Amino acid sequence: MPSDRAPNAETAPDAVEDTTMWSLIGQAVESVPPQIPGVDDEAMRLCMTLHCATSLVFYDLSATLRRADAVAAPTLKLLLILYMYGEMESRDLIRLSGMSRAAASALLDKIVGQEMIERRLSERDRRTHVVTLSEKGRTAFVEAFTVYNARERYWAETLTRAERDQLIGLIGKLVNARLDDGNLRRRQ
Amino acid sequence: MPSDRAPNAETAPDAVEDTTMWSLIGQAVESVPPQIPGVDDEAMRLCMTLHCATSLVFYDLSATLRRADAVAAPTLKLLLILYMYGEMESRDLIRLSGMSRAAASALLDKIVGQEMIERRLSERDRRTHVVTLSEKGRTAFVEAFTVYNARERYWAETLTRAERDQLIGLIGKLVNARLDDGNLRRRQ
DNA sequence: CAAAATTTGTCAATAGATTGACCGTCAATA
DNA sequence: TATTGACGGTCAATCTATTGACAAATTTTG
Repeated sequence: MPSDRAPNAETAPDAVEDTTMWSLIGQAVESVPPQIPGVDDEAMRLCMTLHCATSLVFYDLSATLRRADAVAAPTLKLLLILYMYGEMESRDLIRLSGMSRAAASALLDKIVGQEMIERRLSERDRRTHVVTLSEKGRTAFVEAFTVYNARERYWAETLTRAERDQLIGLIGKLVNARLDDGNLRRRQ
Repeated sequence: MPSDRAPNAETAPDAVEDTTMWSLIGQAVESVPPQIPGVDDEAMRLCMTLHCATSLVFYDLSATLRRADAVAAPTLKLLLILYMYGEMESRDLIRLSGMSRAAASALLDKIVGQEMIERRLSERDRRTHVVTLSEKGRTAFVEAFTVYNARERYWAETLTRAERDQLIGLIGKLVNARLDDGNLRRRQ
């Protein structure tokens, strides 16, 4: 039914209006690597699939938190770590957060301002602080994580238990092979 | 060698200084779900693994582009789509980008300013534009994507071909089961 | 013990992305 | 045809995260 919108069949891999972010992967992998010498289509498919899927899943998880008026995902991660350890030095919290030092430090500041985390200078090392989860922070974490995990289940339950284990194992292999590689680029 | 830094064995799941972003997953999955009723540890492990791995991989890929003084990853994605289609309406480019309309529109503006994309009003629909990859844009794309894909291969080559296919299949199953779910939260 | 190197937190500058609102344009329908 | 609703792009406001540089504290090394 679209007349003058039909794409040029020579250049376009497929009708663009029927293409989605997800179906784009297959088309891109078929059409791009043959045109550029040395490009590996399998690696491209793997990374593009991973990126696209992650984008869908974690946007959805974040939106779920927002809709529930809960803390945002980066905050949830800091609270989770602190919930595990109870009390720790901010250097470790920042390191484990996966964010850059500057970003984690700024976020921590904000959460301290919201009185969900208490912070005092460390006596052992005057460069760092000791941080503790406040009662308010503990409550906010449990509330948010309950909502968050319910949605995690929504995603996970499309796979069987065996498939989940397989997926986790494969991702684990991918990461572990590179983790102690000095070549890996990491956040500052 | 750490003396007074030994964590409290009752609250801490493990010595915090030996913990990494990656090993944190196992500890978190073991220690948090038992404390919060209704929390599903398998779903948590799956999502946390996915998130952590993706964060490592795509930070590394972006840093690879930066180090090579190539275009950034979001720009690369727009150029990739345009490279596939040659010429298309910006509405489709924006939709396929996976970003919000506002973000994609602003980014497109910037790339047009850099003369890597040409944009003219569409005659068919005066709300949208027709965008084309310029010669400069094509060159920038091929250069950047060559660097990017070489690094994708670095990640992908830790898996056998069968494992890669399996991983792609599992992620595909995860996403496809939810894609046409009206319940899915999407960007505006 | 002194000097050099590293660690930790923070600042400034920047870049990028989000939501929600708005306006002009197009499509559906009454 | 006129009205209603949907769509496409952009604006403003906000928020988050990044790098690179710096200072203070600590650790390592000579």
